[in-house]
Amino acid sequence: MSMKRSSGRKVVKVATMRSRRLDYSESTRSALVDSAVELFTKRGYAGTSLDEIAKRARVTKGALYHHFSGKQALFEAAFDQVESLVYDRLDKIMTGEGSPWERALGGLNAFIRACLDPAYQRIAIHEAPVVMGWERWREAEERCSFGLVRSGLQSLIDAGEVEPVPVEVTARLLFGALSSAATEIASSPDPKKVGAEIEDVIVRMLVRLRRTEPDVSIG
Amino acid sequence: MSMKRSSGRKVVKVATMRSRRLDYSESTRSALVDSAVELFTKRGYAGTSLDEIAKRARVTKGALYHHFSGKQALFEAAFDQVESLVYDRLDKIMTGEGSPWERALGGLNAFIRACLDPAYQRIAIHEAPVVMGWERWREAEERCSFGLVRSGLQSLIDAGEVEPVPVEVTARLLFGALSSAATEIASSPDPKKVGAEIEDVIVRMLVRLRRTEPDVSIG
DNA sequence: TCTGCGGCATACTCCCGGTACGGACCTGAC
DNA sequence: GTCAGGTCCGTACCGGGAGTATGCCGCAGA
Repeated sequence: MSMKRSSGRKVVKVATMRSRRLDYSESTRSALVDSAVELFTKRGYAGTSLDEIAKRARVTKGALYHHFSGKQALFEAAFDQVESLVYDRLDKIMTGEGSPWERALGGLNAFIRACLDPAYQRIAIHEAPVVMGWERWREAEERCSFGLVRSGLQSLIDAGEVEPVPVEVTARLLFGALSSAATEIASSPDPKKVGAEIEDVIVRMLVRLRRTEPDVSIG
Repeated sequence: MSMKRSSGRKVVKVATMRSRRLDYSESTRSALVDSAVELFTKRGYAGTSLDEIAKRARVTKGALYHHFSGKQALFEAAFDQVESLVYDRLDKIMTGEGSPWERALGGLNAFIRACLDPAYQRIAIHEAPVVMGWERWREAEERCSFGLVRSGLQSLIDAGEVEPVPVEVTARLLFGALSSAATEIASSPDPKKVGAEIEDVIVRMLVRLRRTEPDVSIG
């Protein structure tokens, strides 16, 4: 932690003072990431040059290469950015209050809405597997959104809410279906309607997997 | 149509004879497409240079640009190639003999196996939406594999086999789930096992959607 | 105040997609 | 047969963009 007072007051140093330089550095770094997220979302990975990204962050390629080892590394930083935003929202719901069933439905709804974000859709869903390679993408997703889908399904099974299906493949099917459908939603002329339709179909699927009495609350 | 007999026989010319030059031209064109399919599958779109593709087809970039307007056009030709192979196989099954239910199950199985082909997986499923743009990819898929999934589902509903779910979105969900899962299968240490698991889960899902008595015959 | 180094800019190199152009060869007309 | 025109393809070049080399500038620690 750092402290500093202006106008004649003495500069107070507490423990190891956080340098001003470090603030600047982090600021430019995050500016680069923000710029990357925006441009990658708009024009895609291949359609975006590093000069553009740097220019938008009001620095040069030199700065960029100081913070990131290359274009891929910058993309992964952008990926982490959009992914963590979605993760935080989902995690709050999935580990929050309510029955496993309610939390699952809430998470489902939140995930579909997350997929409507152009940045998440293009960067995390569409381009990441191609740019980062599928293996690496899968690893990352395992710790993020896909991990939540999977653990959500698992806890539904553990709670005896749904039949004991093979978790790994079913979660993969669900995740694939959702992220694919999300694109459908986003590029539809009436996203709200299509989104509701999709959520409805998924929920009905889940209900059919239920063991206990249906206590469905959609939306 | 052209005819030609060897060993002393007279050369017979029927209507407008197909020129030898045209054969050569088509041959180099298809050689370029084959080369593209192979290299795009191995190293991806971005990782493959036109010089490599041309070299592998034993021509130069000049020839390549004579047949295709650019890298994207060549990719789309490669896409059509792998897509049509899968389409033919699926179409034969989906419009063949048997009940709608049997044909659907057969098509499902065939599609999963098609997704195991590295070329189809990487070119048609993963890279095409990124390279061609999602809109264009969707258009193409509409006329190909996705179209079959969709019409298969439709005929199941028409035949009263499954509940009248919203066809468009359900087909999209199914297609997304399958193509996503296919990658899981292919990169699994035991593809056969995971493939069977996935098919099992999907079939069970379909069975739950059934109205009539279950007469299930899996794979 | 001086030195060191982190943070960044500048100026290049190289690779690759795309273009311009020329040449070889076939084809049809006369 | 020969000449014009067109198809098919090779060669040489251009421009843009990723990545590199290098040096400066100012803050930090002594």
